[in-house]
Amino acid sequence: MRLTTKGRYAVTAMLDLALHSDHGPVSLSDISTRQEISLSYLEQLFSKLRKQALVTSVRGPGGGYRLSRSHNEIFVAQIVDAVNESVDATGCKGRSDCQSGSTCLTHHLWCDLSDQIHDFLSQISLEQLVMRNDVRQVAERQNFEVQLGCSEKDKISAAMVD
Amino acid sequence: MRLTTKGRYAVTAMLDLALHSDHGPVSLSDISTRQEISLSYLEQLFSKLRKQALVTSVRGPGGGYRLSRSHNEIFVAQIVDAVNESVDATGCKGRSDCQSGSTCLTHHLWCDLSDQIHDFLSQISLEQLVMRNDVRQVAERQNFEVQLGCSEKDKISAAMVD
DNA sequence: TATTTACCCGACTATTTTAGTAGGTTATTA
DNA sequence: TAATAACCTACTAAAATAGTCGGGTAAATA
Repeated sequence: MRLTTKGRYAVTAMLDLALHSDHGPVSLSDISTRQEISLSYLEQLFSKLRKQALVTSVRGPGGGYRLSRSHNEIFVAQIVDAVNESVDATGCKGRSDCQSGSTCLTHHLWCDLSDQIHDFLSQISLEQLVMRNDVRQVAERQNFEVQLGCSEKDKISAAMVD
Repeated sequence: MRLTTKGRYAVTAMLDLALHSDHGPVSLSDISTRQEISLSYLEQLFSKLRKQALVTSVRGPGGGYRLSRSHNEIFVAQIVDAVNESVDATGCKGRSDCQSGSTCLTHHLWCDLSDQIHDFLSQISLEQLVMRNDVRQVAERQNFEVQLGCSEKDKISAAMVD
């Protein structure tokens, strides 16, 4: 099972895209600023997301990325799958050759777990995430911080220490 | 989320312990042979399992490890927790400081997922695993292989290629 | 058409984690 | 006291993660 910042970043970035999709394509540098993810790293992730047809790109000034389909047709599992190879909990990628060619003692348990995780993440769409209160609150805070800019933000942080 | 061979090995070893618990303590070298896990690595894992009071040890000849309580009172989640720090899917270990001190956009989603996984693995006891058909079959094969010994096993493998 | 914006791509790198080694010490039993 | 097996510390190779860097290429605007 592999679920690290790579998968988390991808979902976060896609959710950012969904949240800001009403004014044309969203540039990676915008996402980078709002979500504090390195631009080059985002480029790598979006290359994979594009190949899996989860986003479409628009080049040139004013360009960026757009979700390739409706918010309720994109699920978290698809995003994680696109950047990680899989959300597989087995060590043998389901091939049952975990113990020198044969099945290991706990193979079926990890298969069950993989299914469980996959089912859970397959049921959560971007639409659902956008509607959540906790997501809306964080998004609002992020928009506010970006408006302030870094220097102003630092001043406030410094002021709050006093 | 961290579920790698470390956690898988630990559960496999504990299940092996449960399967062979009827003739006194089980030595790590036995587990090492049956499950093909390096002895030194097993020692590291059992050090943690012992500290979490999941097993008790018996030193000296004929010694080994015993499960510290009944098979239906030890759950997979406890084993994985003992060797990994946690089955946490968040990047901030639940502290909500994922985005430079504040909560990141997808924090709550990963909390939900962590709960989901933990609940699932908390419901599976060693007892249940021991009863499963797939587990019994693999265990039987392993006992047979150990009886043959390595050299005999290689001969059979070689014969099967012809 | 020049310039800017932003996607696109491959190679490289520091850090961390995993998985495993090596070499010893302590306790128990035969 | 010899053998066995737990116990402990430190080290290490390999892999994965989380980036960086340096160049492209395509499209829009001025």
